[in-house]
Amino acid sequence: MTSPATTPRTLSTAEQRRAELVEAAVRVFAERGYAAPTTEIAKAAGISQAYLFRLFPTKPDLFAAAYEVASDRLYAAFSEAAAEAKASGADPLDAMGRAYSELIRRDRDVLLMQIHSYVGAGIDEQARAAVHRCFARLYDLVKREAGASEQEAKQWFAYGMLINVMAAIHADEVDAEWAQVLTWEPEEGDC
Amino acid sequence: MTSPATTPRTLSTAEQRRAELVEAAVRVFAERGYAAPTTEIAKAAGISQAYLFRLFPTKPDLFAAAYEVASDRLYAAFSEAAAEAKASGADPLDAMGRAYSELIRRDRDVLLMQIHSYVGAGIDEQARAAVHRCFARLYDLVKREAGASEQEAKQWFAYGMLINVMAAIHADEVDAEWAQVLTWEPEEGDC
DNA sequence: GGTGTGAGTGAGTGCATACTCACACCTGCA
DNA sequence: TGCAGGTGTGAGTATGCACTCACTCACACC
Repeated sequence: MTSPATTPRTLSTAEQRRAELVEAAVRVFAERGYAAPTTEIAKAAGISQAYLFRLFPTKPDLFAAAYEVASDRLYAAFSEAAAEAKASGADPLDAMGRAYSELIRRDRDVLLMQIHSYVGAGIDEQARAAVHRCFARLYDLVKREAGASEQEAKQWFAYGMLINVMAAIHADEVDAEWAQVLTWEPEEGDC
Repeated sequence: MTSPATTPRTLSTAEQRRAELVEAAVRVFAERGYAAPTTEIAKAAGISQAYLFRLFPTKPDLFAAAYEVASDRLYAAFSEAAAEAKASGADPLDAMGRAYSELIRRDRDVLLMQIHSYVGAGIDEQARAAVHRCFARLYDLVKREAGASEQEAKQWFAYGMLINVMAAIHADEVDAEWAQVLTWEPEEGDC
């Protein structure tokens, strides 16, 4: 039931397809975790499973690539927030905190990839290294760019982890005091 | 190669075996996540895989039971800490914070089960409900028993999530500033 | 229009693993 | 002593999924 005359396939470059595939992988992994089958990821990317394995020889390779782009997006969001705050004379740490809350709306997948990678980090050596690199980079940003003290940095990460977890467990859909309090974002200048 | 004369099997009650099995399941799930095969859990419990499935008809059932006892242990630890603090006139919230840090040493599995359940909660309806119940109960404890304000409760959970995550990614084994700062526990009366 | 190269796939294979079934053995009780 | 009922298992089955292979098709260049 294929109609080759009406839908002549147009080829992409492997690089472009690879990028699309990783983008799809971020979405699917974010939603279903590492357990997401490669068939589903391939479908989401609009390619065959066979070609998925041509582009990434193993599933861990694909997951690593997905985590890398998710981490980059995370870093970029905080980096931009800090830069803008500095330019406008605002507090960079505050801005980065607000960027965190905003991510949950704009790019939830990026946060979910974090949580899923944390469990991967407990099991797989390479995943652990990747997660550690991500933390190292963010910590550096928080201290150097935002000029946070150690205590401030720790608190920033703590609230960040809370946001990650609340996103993962869909706390926003729960109508209860705990869910409201733990997902609440402070108006201005917290702590 | 069995020696039935020297090792006559002694039967347990199903209830007792069930409890041992769940205990083993907590250990194995904590270490390897939901992906841990049932064969391995059965081996850890010293029973056959077939009997595992007699005691818990499906793997999700077993995981749910494991999460339930882990949650109970978690709750008990905080509850005791609060009670002791109140008895000795100390600050209950402080005591519960210290109990959190102590769990990472004494009963790490209980924290790891939490993280693994968070990803399960994103995928499975029943796991989500169980996690929500756990949060609700703890939140209640923090507010009512420790008398925390909403802001204090939020901060308590935030630092708790940080501890969970740092435990999951083995941050304690990393020799770097970020790891040291984010796993550091304050001496007395923080924030 | 022929040909070389890279994009892309249908149809598998093999293995891990959740779950089953027929059966063995122990123990209390009549 | 026999038997009923509960504990426990060896040896499967079935399914899902990571990964492979032989192959087709599009396009660029001559």
